[in-house]
Amino acid sequence: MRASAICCSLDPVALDALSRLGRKIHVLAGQTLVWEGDESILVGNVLAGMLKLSTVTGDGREQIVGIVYPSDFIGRPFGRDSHHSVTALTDASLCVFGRSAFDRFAHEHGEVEHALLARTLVELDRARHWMLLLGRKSACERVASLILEMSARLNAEQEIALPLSRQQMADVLGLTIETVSRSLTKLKHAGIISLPGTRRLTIDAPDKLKRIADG
Amino acid sequence: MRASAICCSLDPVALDALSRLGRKIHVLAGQTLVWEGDESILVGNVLAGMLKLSTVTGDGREQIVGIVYPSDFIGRPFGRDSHHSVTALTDASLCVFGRSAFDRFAHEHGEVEHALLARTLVELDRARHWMLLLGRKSACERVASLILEMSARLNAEQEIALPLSRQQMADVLGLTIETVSRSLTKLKHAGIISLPGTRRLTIDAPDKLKRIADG
DNA sequence: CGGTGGGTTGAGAACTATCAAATCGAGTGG
DNA sequence: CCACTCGATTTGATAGTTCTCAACCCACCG
Repeated sequence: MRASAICCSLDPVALDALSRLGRKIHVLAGQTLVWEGDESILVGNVLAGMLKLSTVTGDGREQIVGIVYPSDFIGRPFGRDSHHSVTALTDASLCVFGRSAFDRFAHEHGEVEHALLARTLVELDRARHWMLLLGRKSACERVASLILEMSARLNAEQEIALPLSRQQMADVLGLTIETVSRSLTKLKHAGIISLPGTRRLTIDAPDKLKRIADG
Repeated sequence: MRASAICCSLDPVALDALSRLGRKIHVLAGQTLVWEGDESILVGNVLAGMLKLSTVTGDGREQIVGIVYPSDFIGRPFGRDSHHSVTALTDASLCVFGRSAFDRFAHEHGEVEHALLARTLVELDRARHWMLLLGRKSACERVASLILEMSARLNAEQEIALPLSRQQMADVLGLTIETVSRSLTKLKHAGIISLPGTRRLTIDAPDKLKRIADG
């Protein structure tokens, strides 16, 4: 927790106070921490594992609106309710705070608000960039973009251990599972990637992949 | 400017200092203030008029990733470069600051950072909500959602003076101009809206429109 | 009165979704 | 160790939406 970005700028006394507010929790893959529309009670940051942020339409179509990696922040400070669900994709551990206590603490410690603002601005840039993908890119371009994004955020070598199932990839990309699968095999047949296993992937031609991803 | 949310919590001395940093500018419809990828030099808030935030793919497909209304904040504090262009949709006037000067000021005035954080969190929620639309909704559902959103943000009565051309609506919704037009006429024939003119629209059956928009 | 730019409408092509079947893979129990 | 099973993934065939290209309409303007 000491290494996480939200508290890294605090002096020892404040850090101690903050750590008294928080507690460490573990969740299993598939568990949902926060439900869309619920009151926002928890905030915190991820120590290990990955989670998804998702929303659904009235008739149940799901869209993943964000993927949360270790050291990322989750939850909605300064707001009544959460606009999306938070669900563990893998087993995960987090350091969480009660929202109102965290809000008060942040309000008294400008460094925390500053760090949170910096992160939120980065997340907003990322979300808007993803809107380009969802609004304007073809299936193949979307899959290529996702592969590159995961590769970057997991700082993977050539081979990536995919953290997402095909269904989850589809939910991030706004596609169906079949279309994701077909796009992957198309990239495979083009010699750009290999799929040594259903959850393993290697990038064989990074430059070609980038060209496809960028449209 | 005194009414804009970024500075509304400042004491008179700080407010005076901030107003010395800023200047008021006017832009004409169509003018671009910031280009995607350029260094982020300006920040500020909108006094009157509307602007769009947009990005393009490598081959020129455009996606509008945000619409900026009066009193909204534009620009990217605390970051090297802007990830999207900022272009006026209508004639507009803004109160702008040099980014580095604003960054310094904000860093010294927690209230400003707090206000900025609150706004950024709201924008992030909005962007993620729009991702659901782009990833999972049909053309008609998207158009219905946009009509309701504009109606809400312009606090319009029954009749809305559309601030967007068909092309701009298409760029917000991730559709083509023809599909937007067809969806509008479909809603018109269903008796849900009327189109008294090309830039005027009335909502005749708000409940039905909501049901369609929510999927 | 003809041009111009935005908007609408139509026909066909392209892409993605849907439905169905085949295949693969990991875990299970014999 | 091997057949078996269940869920996940891939593949195939077909249908549906949206895009593309083209024509047309209309209001506005010189």
